[in-house]
Amino acid sequence: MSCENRFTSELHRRGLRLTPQRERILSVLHGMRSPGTAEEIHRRVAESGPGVELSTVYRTLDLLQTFGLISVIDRGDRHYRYKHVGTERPHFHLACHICGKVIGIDLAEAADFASRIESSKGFRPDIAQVTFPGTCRGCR
Amino acid sequence: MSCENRFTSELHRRGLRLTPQRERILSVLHGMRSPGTAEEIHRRVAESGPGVELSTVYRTLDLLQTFGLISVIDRGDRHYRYKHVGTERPHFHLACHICGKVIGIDLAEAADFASRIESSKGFRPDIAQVTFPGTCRGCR
DNA sequence: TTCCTTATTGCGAATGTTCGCAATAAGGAA
DNA sequence: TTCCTTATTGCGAACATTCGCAATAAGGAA
Repeated sequence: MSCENRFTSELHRRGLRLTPQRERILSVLHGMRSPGTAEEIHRRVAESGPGVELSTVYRTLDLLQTFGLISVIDRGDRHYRYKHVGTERPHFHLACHICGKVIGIDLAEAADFASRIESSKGFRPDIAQVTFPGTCRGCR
Repeated sequence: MSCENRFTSELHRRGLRLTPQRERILSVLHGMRSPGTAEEIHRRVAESGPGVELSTVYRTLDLLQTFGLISVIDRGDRHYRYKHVGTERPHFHLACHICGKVIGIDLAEAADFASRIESSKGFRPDIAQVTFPGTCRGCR
């Protein structure tokens, strides 16, 4: 199912509505090659017609994250970046606190860890939402 | 070595200075039973004498985190909590996104995971700085 | 199609946190 | 002890993000 259809059906399932603003924000996300900040998304939405409020951008991003359609990257520089997930396999991120480089890692790499935590503590971690801070090879 | 001495020597090692403000903030952290927000720490510092600026509290917390003397918990509610580490074993946190409960987990539980990432990607994650979002037993 | 309920938007204000800068003070050197 | 360098503070302003609320509009029902 296409991303737009998934969005529509998720909205529908919860009694929420499809608005032009939401469609345009999703379409901008679609067209971005690399993860962008809310500000960047806001600017690109404005390029394609009358502006959409920045707070609406944030609200929509929040929604898309809840639906699992985008992932959020925290490079530790006080600017979250948002990335369309699309057909990619689920993954989490590593972000170097020195050079800022971000690496995506397949969620399967954390499966053992997650199930260990779940069986010993009864807590189910959502690893796909985590950006791990650390140091990359080049910066050591 | 006591926490204060470690603080002093870490400062000294980097050419930084011990100030009354820093001493008082660390001592408040010492006296807190549970992790507190910057605002709470700020308030408690003010109770013991003339106030210290909130921005100074933030700067000192940042320093203490760099030195590994406190850990930062992100419950996802836009209020970081700061906790004195002291003699505890190094650990990371799990935070339930529903009830907000926080669980500390010994860093050893993540050792396999961390070394796997390091050997396959050359990236050394700093797990002790991570608060994993997820769902606790009671909330499922 | 028209109407009605209520989710959503724009907007302005508030949130927690960080920043820039001039004034102050820590602490090493003499 | 006094002096000097420069790290630190207080302060106010900026930052990204969230919130409250009245006006608008999506979309189901009739």
